[in-house]
Amino acid sequence: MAEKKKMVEAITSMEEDFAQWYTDVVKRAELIDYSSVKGCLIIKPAGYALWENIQADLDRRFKETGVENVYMPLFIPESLLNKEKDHVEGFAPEVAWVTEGGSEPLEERLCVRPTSETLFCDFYKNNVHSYRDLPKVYNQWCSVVRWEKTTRPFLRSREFLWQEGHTVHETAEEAEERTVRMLNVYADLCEETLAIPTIKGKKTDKERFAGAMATYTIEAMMHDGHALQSGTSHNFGDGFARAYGIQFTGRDNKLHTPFQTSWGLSTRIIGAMIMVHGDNDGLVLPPRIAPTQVVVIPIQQRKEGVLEGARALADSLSEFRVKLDDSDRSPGFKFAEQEMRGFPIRVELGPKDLEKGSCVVVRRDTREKYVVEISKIRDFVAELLDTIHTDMLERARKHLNENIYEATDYREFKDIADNKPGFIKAMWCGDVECENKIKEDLSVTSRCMPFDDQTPISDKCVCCGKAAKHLVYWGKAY
RNA sequence: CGGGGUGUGGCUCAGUUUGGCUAGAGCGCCUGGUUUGGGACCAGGAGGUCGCAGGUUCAAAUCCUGUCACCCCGACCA
Repeated sequence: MAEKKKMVEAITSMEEDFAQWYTDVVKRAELIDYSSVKGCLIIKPAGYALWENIQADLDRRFKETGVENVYMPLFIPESLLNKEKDHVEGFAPEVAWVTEGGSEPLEERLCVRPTSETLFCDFYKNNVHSYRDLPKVYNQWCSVVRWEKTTRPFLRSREFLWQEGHTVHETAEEAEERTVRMLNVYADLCEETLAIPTIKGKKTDKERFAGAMATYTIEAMMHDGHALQSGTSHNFGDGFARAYGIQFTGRDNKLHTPFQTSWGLSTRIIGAMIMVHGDNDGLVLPPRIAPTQVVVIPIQQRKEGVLEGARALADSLSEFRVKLDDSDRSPGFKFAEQEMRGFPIRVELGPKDLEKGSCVVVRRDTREKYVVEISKIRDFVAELLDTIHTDMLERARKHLNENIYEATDYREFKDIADNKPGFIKAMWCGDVECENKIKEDLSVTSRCMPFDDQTPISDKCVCCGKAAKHLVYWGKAY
């Protein structure tokens, strides 16, 4: 028990200080290091492997919907950035500028891309002439820079990795369809691969992307009840196309302006994974994304046959991402290590097991132990990985559902906001004044107007009492 | 950008109030040996211009001035 205590001390418990717990986990699991530039992180192998797996999964999903990958430049000339008014105003406060090349001042300063709408628009202007050129469904994997004042590993850094998709379509309907489709791709990734349930919905005008006509979002709930916007998809209508002069000749032989979308998901999702699934012993990785799914730990590995047995066991699991820990550490150390790093399954094999022809399997999420015949280990692990995924998703969904509260008047709303972590379901009149008041009073923001659930719970705005227009999920956000 | 905090071997920190001898501890690391079913043990060893720049002093991790960085909490954002 003394050892257990020591382990727990290494990571601040989430009940004590959730923010510190998060930082401890990120550091102890060796996902990142801080660098010499504030808000710019060194993503270490354990962290980058997570991103690579997310990337591979999402890229496959993209390509199934006809997405093609491209790469745009890092720099945006100021004049180009300035063409869409709302967009510039939205991003200007957090843009980093390059003003010199070598020792010469630049004729026009260059912005380090905070997002690439402007570059894609400029490109499309020159490459879209006919309805036959449409649609264009492009995506790029890159990093972007936003000069944030407050930074946190994965959740908010000044440079972060993401993908940004940018499409152009002949009709508004097609653009809308694409916007919704990509939001669904994100939601599917979250559920099927990351075991994170989300709420899909539309952002209010206040929370909408700068320059967009409509912004759709998936909102996830962290363990502390805070919301994390985990992916967004925007319908631009023809706003950007008009601002950037993109036109094409249509089937009717007349000039038309096309319709556009953009959608993005970033390394922030790694933060979501940590805060949804993690516990006081460290990471708990969803099996489908875990860089190592199974760790085989030999016990008394110097005893005859143990190491060989462990090696054979690992080999029989080679269709999974399996690792044999034959380092010269004590078993206890290896157990703690596996738990901190969140590997879903560990398999222990010692002399006693060898005698019986079995091994001990322990799952990370629940710590349940199973004694399994060595000959049946492959099927057992395959099934257990699926079970762990399903259970993790269900636990997260239960947490989400149990922390959504309804409020029909302001007193009730305030009481929940002050005392209960989670989302608040309440009616809203559609006026930004009410959003502002709620934010100022209670530091709660509108997360989204959910697609799946617009059944009114009252006919009055929870804030001003006027006629309600939308059902909104509110919450404290990261 | 406001409020708070911290900078001393890889990590966590002591030492700073009241300047003083060769700057310490635990963990980690390296070597050798013994160990191994929940963070093993013994012996030996390496590693620090005390964030940086000035200043005061016979003497600075310690006092003064400036500066930089990071962390936490807010306002702003994926």
